[in-house]
Amino acid sequence: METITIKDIARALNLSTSTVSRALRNSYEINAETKKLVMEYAERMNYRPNPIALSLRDSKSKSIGVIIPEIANNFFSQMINGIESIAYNMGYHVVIFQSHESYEREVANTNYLVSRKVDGLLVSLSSLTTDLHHFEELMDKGLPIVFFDRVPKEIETHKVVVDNFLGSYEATEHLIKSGRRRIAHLTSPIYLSITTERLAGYKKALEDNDIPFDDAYVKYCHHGGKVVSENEIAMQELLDMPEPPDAILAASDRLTTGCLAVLLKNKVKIPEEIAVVGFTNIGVAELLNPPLTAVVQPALEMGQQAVELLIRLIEHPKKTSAFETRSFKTSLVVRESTASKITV
Amino acid sequence: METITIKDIARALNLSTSTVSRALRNSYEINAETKKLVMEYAERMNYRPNPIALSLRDSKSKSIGVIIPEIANNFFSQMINGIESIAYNMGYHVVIFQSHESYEREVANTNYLVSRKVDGLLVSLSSLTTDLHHFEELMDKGLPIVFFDRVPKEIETHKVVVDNFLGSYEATEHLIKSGRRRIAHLTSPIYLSITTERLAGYKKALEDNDIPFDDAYVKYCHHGGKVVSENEIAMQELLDMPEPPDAILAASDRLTTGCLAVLLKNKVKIPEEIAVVGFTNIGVAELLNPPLTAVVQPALEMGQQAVELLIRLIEHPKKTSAFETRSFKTSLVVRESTASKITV
DNA sequence: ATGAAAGCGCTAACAA
DNA sequence: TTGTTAGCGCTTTCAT
Repeated sequence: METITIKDIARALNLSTSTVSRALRNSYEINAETKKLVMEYAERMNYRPNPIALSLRDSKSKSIGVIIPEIANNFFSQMINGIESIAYNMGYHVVIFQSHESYEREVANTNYLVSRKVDGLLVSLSSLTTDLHHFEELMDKGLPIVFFDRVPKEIETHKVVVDNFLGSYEATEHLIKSGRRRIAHLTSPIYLSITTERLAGYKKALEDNDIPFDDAYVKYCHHGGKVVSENEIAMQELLDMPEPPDAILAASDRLTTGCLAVLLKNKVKIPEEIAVVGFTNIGVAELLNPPLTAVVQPALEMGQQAVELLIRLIEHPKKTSAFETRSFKTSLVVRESTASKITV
Repeated sequence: METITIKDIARALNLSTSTVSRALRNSYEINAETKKLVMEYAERMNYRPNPIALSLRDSKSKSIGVIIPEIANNFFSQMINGIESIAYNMGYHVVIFQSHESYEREVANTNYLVSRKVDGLLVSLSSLTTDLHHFEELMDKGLPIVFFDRVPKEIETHKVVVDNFLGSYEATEHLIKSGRRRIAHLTSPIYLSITTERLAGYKKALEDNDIPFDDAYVKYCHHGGKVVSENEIAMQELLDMPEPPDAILAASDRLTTGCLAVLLKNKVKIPEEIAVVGFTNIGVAELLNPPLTAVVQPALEMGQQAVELLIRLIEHPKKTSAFETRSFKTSLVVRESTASKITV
């Protein structure tokens, strides 16, 4: 079963390649009989058009590039599943690249995907990305990009996010209601959209409940918790404070599990000594010790909507009347890790 | 910053495209001055060769396709990181596709990757794959494929696996030594290599310890635990037995967490009533309730070796003197979920 | 209704 | 040392 080309078909059927090409695309100008002949032969020989040749000609590829910080993260892998499910049905392939929270990798991946002629990009920024030139240039060239989760304020395009402010507000409020006052916030670098929004929600909740905001209780992890030591240092600083926190709001998957690990190692009792709530889509939250209170994001749906927006942008480049930002609500799933102090 | 081609450079410098092409590849037949001229101009204009054009010409792409059951699984995502780290350094790109444990998706992904001219394939079989034609055909055409983890006996090529027999044997033995006698085995479809090997290790350990093997204690999950109900049904059948097991050996990530979830729901005490050990690379094993005894696979290294073998195959197609199967040892990390009956 | 030829970007055999 | 040409697979304009 060698790969067969239009040329082969043309030769076999004593036709020109253009006729074969047209016949295969069911062109009106081709004789019905010829069409049938060609189609049947193509079918029989299991002809498949060469997508590389098509890409070279048309500068597009019916594929979508996805650039995310990392795959080994439930939030992102659920997103991917959402993306794939829709893309697949709309005839697009999905090519995934990890930035590993590195700006350089993000740029390199972006360039590669573009040179491979992806028709559009779905991006969640690395935690170390501050310069957005690489994306801006592409958008200027007309390449559609949709951002999700970690989105840049500075770029105007479709975005898919969650209401981080509210998610954070609710989580913090929940901690306060359960009797905590010294609430720490373990979070990502400040220049990520999700960081500022979550921080704002956290602050507002404190304020609304007359708890003074204390900078010392906020710890930023530059690598978003990817680097273990970062997590540990931040946590240790918190634990070593004269008045250590009695609760922690962790801003991501990594930060949450990292935080739990440090608490375990230090034999800190959860929730008695410190309550923990985290932004995480981890599947086993319920199986943890104790079961973890989590701010969950609708990752699958977010992925689906993000591709939908992207594909719309790809297929109707004109109608870019206005860009929209779709915002989803997080859901706070309360479990024992934040059990009320009073009941405990 | 428009995309610039060799043609543009040639025109600008009043040279032919072939001269430019050769200059850029630093060909010995080009005048040093011309070379310098071309290179500097290319550099200044930020010239990047079009990989699509190269692929079309050469039928290769400096990229490697990876087909795995799913990404949202620590074992596979760690593998991917191993693969990427090496591939990146050797100048290859990695394109990842999920089969979602579906034979059809596996075939579709394979075909797509091949049509996209990947230079080789790294594959871990879906749990529903019994027919291997799609891979055999490709290998006949000369496409290098390396299998890992879930490998086909029938195909001769490089493979990277773990010693599943031993891993399973040790885990089972550990359960026996901790005082268990009715050890159940929750596993994947029988036609997967990993299933038979793990089953064999389990049986041998029973045999060596004079515990009769009982079929009723072995449960196969056709979708490898991806379908939740499957897990639940299997577990429920075990729990409903007149003599329910006092230990469970789960054969994969999914099966392990699924098993734990069912036990939790049924308020079964671990390890008092039922001990649990699972093949899993889950990152939070230690944070579970109780901390989970795990058979861990060196996923990162396996990924690294798998690409190495593949790239060797790609770059030295001749020297395929003999195919090798690299086997790694699993490590049994003992935690409380299998604490000895006696001490408890 | 069909065919010839050009072009997408690049390289290599062949010429000069 | 440099240039010309053909070809990878496909589509499309322009003939016929």
